[in-house]
Amino acid sequence: MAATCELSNILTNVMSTMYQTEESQHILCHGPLLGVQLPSEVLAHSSWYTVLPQLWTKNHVLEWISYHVEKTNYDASTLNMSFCSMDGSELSRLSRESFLSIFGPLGDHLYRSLRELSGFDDELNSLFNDISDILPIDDGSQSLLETVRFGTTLESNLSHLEDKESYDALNLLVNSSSWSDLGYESGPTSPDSLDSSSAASLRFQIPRSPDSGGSDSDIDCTDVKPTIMPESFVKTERSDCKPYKRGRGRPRKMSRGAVDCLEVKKSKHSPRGTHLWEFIRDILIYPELNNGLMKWEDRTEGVFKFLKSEAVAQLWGQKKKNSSMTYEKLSRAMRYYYKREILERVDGRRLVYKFGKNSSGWKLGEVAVHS
DNA sequence: CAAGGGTTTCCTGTTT
DNA sequence: TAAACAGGAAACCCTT
Repeated sequence: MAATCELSNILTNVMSTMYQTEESQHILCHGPLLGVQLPSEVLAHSSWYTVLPQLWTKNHVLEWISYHVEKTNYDASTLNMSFCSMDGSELSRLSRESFLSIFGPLGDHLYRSLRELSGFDDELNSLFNDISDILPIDDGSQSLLETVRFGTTLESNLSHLEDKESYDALNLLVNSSSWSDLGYESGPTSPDSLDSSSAASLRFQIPRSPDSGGSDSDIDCTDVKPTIMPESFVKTERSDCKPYKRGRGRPRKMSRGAVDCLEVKKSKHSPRGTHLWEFIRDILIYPELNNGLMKWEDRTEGVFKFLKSEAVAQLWGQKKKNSSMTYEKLSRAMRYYYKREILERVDGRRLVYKFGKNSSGWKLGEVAVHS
């Protein structure tokens, strides 16, 4: 298969770079700061990985959590939302028990990852400090480093690999010591650091549309808004950050300009099959896991209600790598579904929608239609 | 490269 | 008065 071969080539290139010397691994870890050209597949989560956890902003925390949620295919709807107001300093002070309380089954994994990141290597810390002296690590400079996501690109392909050699190469890559240095310790598809309940939620996601099941993170962050968070969750739309590229959708008003300049530009492309209505459906299908975001009003009729509308919007935004998603915008997209009969109008009831005849996968006893 | 799908963003007006 | 709803318009990014 062409795609498999291509992936295999990428992996070969990445690995040949990674396994040269111990020193080169360190350079890879902090490559962007040293001006080393990294494979795009490796660069992606650079915003937080270039900064010690104690120095993380709230956005770094969100990105880090988002990474791990995505990496483990964890059902983010089960997460406690209190992490969204924490910065790295606060996060670093949490006990393991607090992690378990906030993040549930993912807590232990995150706790260990954070510890490793915090003191992952004296040599690396020393290197980091040296680099920091030369290149102040602020969100503006980090935006330079934010180009593509890593890990998920590789990992998401793992399940599609039929070529054992590529599969093994990928396993080796994702489990390599360089990843471990950064806290990426578990294999790409085995949630071995998660307990059985999280494994259960992984299984829950399997039968539905391949791309729609995995929520990234559960955020009820009314404080996660560009106006008060001009940090790394902002787009790069100015030439001093990277070549000009407009954001998706209608251009924002100029008032956001200063914020936009700092914003990390990420692809908002959603993988094929990840549609909003499927995302909503998947939140609803397992109400015991959705942390009160939404509920069924009438399951047999497909009537449902948003309980935490902004949180759902933030979650959707996370999935689409769009930190400025709001319920207002999400609801506009929902209204477009009326015409396509994916949703039906429910008059007079706020935050209530109903699945239409062109939706699927939500009815009891129904086998989800894979897209 | 063009067209179309599925949003995303903004906006104005209306309803609850 | 705020929040939600409605829907037009324009723009974006992706797939075909």
